[in-house]
Amino acid sequence: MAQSDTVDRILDAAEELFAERGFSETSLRMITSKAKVNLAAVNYHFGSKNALIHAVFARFLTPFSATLETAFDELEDSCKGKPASLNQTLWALTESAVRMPQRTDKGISIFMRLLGLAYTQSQGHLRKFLEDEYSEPFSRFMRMLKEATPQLSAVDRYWRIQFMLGATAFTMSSSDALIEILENKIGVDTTVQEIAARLVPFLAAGMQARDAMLIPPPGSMVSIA
Amino acid sequence: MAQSDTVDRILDAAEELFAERGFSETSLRMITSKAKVNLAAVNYHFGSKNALIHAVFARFLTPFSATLETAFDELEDSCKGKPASLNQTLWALTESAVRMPQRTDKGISIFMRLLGLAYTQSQGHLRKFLEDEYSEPFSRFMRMLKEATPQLSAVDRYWRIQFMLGATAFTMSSSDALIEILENKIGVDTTVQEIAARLVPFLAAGMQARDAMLIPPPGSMVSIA
DNA sequence: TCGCGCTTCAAACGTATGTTTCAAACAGAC
DNA sequence: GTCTGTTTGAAACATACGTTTGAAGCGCGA
Repeated sequence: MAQSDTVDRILDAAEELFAERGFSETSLRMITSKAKVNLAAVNYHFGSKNALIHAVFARFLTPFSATLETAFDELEDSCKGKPASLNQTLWALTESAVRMPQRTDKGISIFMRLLGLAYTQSQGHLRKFLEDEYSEPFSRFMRMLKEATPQLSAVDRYWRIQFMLGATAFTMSSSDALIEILENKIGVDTTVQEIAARLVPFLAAGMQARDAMLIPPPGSMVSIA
Repeated sequence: MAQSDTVDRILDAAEELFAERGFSETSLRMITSKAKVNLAAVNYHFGSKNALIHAVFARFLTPFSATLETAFDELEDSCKGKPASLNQTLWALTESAVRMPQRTDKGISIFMRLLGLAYTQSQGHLRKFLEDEYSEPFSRFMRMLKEATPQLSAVDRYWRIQFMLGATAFTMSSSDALIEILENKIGVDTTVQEIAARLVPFLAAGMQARDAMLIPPPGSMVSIA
């Protein structure tokens, strides 16, 4: 058997465990026993636990950023000079995420949850790794968002982008649980695609909200809009 | 010296370290050495590390939920039977958070970051503790949101609430890092209060977006609804 | 068949963690 | 001052972690 078998089994197990428990809370022994692989295999093939974390991210982030690049290329081509609209930009992103070739049916939610963890868990090495390797498509997305929302100040745009990221990462990372809760509550089944279809208008509306910054006089909870 | 001194010093140190590093990544030895207290004091006064985590949350969540209850009471009184508006409800929440008596200037951001961590880090015991102790104001908030958005279907409202929670938890849990990034990028300093002031209009606009599932995806993604 | 990389394996290493122990120090009542 | 219950202190405990070791196993060209 080629090494790829062991390597992939480790990556699969690590991906799933990281997504459901976080990085520090997942030990190499959990990973190797789930992958049915010897403990030392991780350090043999990857070098360290941190390097394994990087490999897990690289495995899905590399194809995703390629998909994203072509989606952005196509979008900009079809716009012929004019900047793409906010809706178009958001759809290009979500479509790339949703249409990514998935290894399992849980693929998209694992994907999202890992991204959320990368942002949330203050793992310095991870942040640095992601910045070094994948800053380009991210910057490009930011540039397109900027062109799509010229009415916003840089500061407003910055924060609203964070809000969008949060709503997306949080919801998608818990999509399985949230879908199940809704099923038990109202009896409606939902797909990840449908969540995305509901998310995009929410984000677009938030992004284009008026009156970004009207701190209300203290003590009075006067409506803003 | 009364015990309260040691207890409070432990709580102060734990709160700060938890907020900036997470729970698993913060050891009791870090806490006790920052608090200038003997290692065994934690287990003596609190019983265990998990119990200490609960105590940290209880110390700020108990006054907060009381503040929140009265804010909601006042809001409902001032509305005399009519349901409160979405903006009013959201502002009542954020104002309660922002106006909480703070122990330090970093109080509010620590508060927010801990809440974000509670949501994000899947610490089973913490989730259970929070559900057991503080579910009531949360349910009440949900009820008010429902009355403030009668135009939404139950399913739309459900997802949009998740989007709101995500944007809030995610942004607030990383508020320090995000503020610092913006500072380095544009040279603008920001307070947590300002973030909240920007967040509320974003959330309200997203919550009230029209045509939840209508926008035709460009690039010929098959329509969903 | 031998020899040589590459890979697996069981075992151990050193370190860090949460927790426990038990004697010493302390504070307040009598 | 002495006794009593509470709090602190230094040290040890058992366990879990990431990592390293060195021998055994394997596949394959010579």
